[in-house]
Formats: sequence, structure tokens, C-alpha cells
Amino acid sequence: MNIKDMEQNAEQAAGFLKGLANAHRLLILCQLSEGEKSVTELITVTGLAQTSMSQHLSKLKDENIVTFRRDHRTLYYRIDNEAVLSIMAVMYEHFCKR
Amino acid sequence: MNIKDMEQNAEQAAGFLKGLANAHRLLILCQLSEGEKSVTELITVTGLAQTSMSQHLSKLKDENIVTFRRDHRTLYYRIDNEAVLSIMAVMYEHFCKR
DNA sequence: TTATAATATCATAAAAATATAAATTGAAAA
DNA sequence: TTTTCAATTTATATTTTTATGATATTATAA
Repeated sequence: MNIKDMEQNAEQAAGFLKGLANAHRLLILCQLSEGEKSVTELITVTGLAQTSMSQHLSKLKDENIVTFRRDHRTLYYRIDNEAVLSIMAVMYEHFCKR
Repeated sequence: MNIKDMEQNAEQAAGFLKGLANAHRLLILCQLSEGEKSVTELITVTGLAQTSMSQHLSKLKDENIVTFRRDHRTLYYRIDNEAVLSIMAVMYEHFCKR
């Protein structure tokens, strides 16, 4: 782990982590780790307000953590980042096991 | 990855990620990944103001990410969390390689 | 003792994140 | 076409994070 490399990429890496660093967004990602879900499904499962969900998804898109496809009127979101699932797995082990 | 488990631990997990989600703190942790360092060393390497360093270290302590020992007037900080190094490694791969 | 070094804490201001309400867009059904 | 559904965008208030300056603490040296 080289400090020079990290200096050059620290802002980007921190932005990515900020994308994950919210309890609601972790639950959204937990859902998406099972496969793609519509916005409505995500709202139902998490209990978030519609506007709030939209903003959280927007933030996740900004950081290239998720992407989506449209099917008629419904948008289906999915995880679109190699690093996310690894980090989620580490988090799950650390915080949810015993 | 169970949603119920995640719901119960999401706040704690998000708090931990917030601890990491800052460019300065990532650089601090990058330094500490090499082994323990004094506050002065960390200030020199990162160029942060003393007060600011103290606050960042305090936040890392709050989230049980680092701990420290005192040797005379000098405090030596070190990483004290199993999950951090795994996550740092994933981040380094994702953001610093190529 | 008094001064100094290493660091933390406190107070405050500025910036960023979050929640909520209102308005808007895009696609499809009536 | 007009209306309705699914979702986003915009505006705004509240909360949280971050930076900075001043002060305090702890340990050592003079």
C-alpha cells in the first residue's frame, strides 16, 4: 500500500466510501446484493420516503456503485461495482456475525 | 447476507464506514497500515493541522478503528480493527491499481 | 518550580449530508 | 389526448462533518 498512490486517489476513494457510509444505503445495497430490484420494491422493504430513496439512489449512481435499466415505467437498480460486494461481505462478517 | 441482521447493525456499520470515508483519514490509515506512528509523524506526513489531526484520530478512536499507547510525551497510534485492513486492501486494488 | 513539548479539548463558523414537500418528467393506460 | 403511475429534480430546513483558533492537559527538561 503506497502512500503516493493513496494521495492521488484518496478523494475518489473517500467519495466511494461516503456512498456506502449511511445506514439506509447499506440496507438498499443489502437488498441489491440479492439481485436487481425496482425502486418501489426498495421503498417497500426499507420503509424510506420515495423522495429520499430517489436521492440515495442518485448518490449511489454518482459514485458508480449502482446502475439501472428501465422496463416500461419501472426502473430496476442493481449493483455495478466490483469493490462493493467485497466490502459488504467484510462488513457483514464484522458487524452481523455474533 | 440477511436483511434483518443488516437492519439491526446498519447504524453501527455506517458509523464505521463514516470513520473511513474521508480522504485525510484514509491517508492516516494508509500510514498506520505500515505500523504504529506518533501523532507528530502523522502530522508531518499528511500536512494536516495539529488540531485537525487530533480530531480525525479522535473520530477513528470513537469507531474503534485505531487505538494508541503512550511513551513519555508521545502517543503512538495503530490500527486496531480486523475489518479495516481488508477494506483498505479492497480500496487500494479498486482505486490505486492501473 | 517554571518552561516547553506533544497532544487533546472546546468553541465556533463554514461546508456537506439528509429529510421533507412541491413541482416535473417519461411512459403507458383510459 | 388526458390522466395516471413510477420516479426524478428542485427548494429548503435541519443535522452532521470539517476546519480553525484558543485554551487545557500531561509529561519532561531546565
